[in-house]
Amino acid sequence: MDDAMQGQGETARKVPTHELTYARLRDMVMFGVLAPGQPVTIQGLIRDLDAGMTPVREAIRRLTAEGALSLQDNRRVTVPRMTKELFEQLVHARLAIEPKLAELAAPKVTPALIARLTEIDAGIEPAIRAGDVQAYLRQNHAFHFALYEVAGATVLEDITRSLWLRFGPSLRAVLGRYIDSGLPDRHAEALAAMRAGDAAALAQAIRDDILQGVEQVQEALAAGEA
Amino acid sequence: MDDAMQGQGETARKVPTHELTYARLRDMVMFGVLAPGQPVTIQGLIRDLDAGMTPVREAIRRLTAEGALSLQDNRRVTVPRMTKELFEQLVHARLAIEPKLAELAAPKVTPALIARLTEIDAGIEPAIRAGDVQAYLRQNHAFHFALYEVAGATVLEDITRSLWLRFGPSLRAVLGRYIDSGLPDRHAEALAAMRAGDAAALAQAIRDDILQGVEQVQEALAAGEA
DNA sequence: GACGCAAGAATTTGATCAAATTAAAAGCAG
DNA sequence: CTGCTTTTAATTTGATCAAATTCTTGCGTC
Repeated sequence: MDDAMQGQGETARKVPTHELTYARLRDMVMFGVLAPGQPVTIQGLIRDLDAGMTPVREAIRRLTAEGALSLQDNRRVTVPRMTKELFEQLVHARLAIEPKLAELAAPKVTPALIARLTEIDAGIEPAIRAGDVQAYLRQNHAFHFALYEVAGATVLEDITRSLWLRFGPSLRAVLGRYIDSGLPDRHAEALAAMRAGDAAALAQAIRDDILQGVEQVQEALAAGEA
Repeated sequence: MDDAMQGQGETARKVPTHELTYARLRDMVMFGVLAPGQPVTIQGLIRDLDAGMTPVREAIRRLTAEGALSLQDNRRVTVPRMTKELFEQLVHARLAIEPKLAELAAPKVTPALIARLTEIDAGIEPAIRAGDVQAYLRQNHAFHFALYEVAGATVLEDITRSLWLRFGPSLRAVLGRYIDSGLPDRHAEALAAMRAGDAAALAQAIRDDILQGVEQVQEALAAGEA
């Protein structure tokens, strides 16, 4: 009874280092900290993440397996560059899977979940106004996956996670950019659909949200690079 | 001019050990060599695959990232057990993706590909008659992915690979079992659709092939375990 | 004499291994 | 059955080796 949360005393030796290292590197990719084409060196990560060689190595292997990083023929690792074809494939896959996840989640939505999602969504608008795109991306991510989680479809959820990961580097293009907050809030529509218990409407709201986000990224990419 | 293909002399140092190790371990999972629930120890693989610790470690991490292996809370690795829910999810995902891949591949099918697929398919029947289920599984895998490859949809292809991987351990149940060769050959139907250039028919053939395979696995599972 | 190219040295980075540390599991005594 | 000891395996670090890239130097040419 009293030993809950033990081991927190010193250095929090609960989760292994390689898990932590993976989580940190994953977030760097997911939220656009790393630029497309940027070389990712083992030695560099050892310094930056303050970890040993093995944990770093394993984190890189996991991320490459998920498509978040790519190995060049000369055994070096880089952040993958986004191509038009890849972008389309990723969007297509997201549109195929996420509305389905929302639909599966719909009947399992509880008032508690709605409350939590509302809370997350409430943090989004201020982040946009403050120009904190980093925070915006994180909140948006939290919103979507908190919903998908209750669908109980681990397979689709994992796939979706991988897709978001592969979008990450492109989000960097949005980072320094103005975000249009005048657009209709799809999260609000999603929440309304949840309160109404309307699965189809929820799926549609997610679809629209994806399309809206995609559009913003495309604009940013068009403005940023050739 | 003379140094092309160098380094092949001794031990063929072209592909790194961790790639080889990964490929071997992946195939063990993919083709049902490892049983569901079976513990996978690093030390064991070091012995069995005759590799160092680092390559083994990385292979395991990659496979876990792909869902082919799972980490328990007590930092041990096992082959995931198949549950009814997981099985349904995997089938659902395969049915959603693979016919689509076939459809995308259809317009890019060349006579050369048809010839190659025909050759692969020709090896299947003898394998079944000889009771070599291992060979059957490999040929079946080769057939599907040779087709999917030409679709040029890397994202969907990667996802499919992961799905097949997660089915692997269940295939073990089929390994010692009689395979009904009296069933209609869906590969033949697929080939016919390719020759006719009928994308819809090809997609349908793949769908049927999946369902047929699923049925065989389900029967084997029902017979084998509770 | 300046420029460009090429050969080779030095540095950076990745791959692999072996040893030490730490945590979990199994065996054993009470 | 509980608590302690032994043992096994995973984690992590550091060292060593190999490959690749970069930098430098020297030669030849214009």
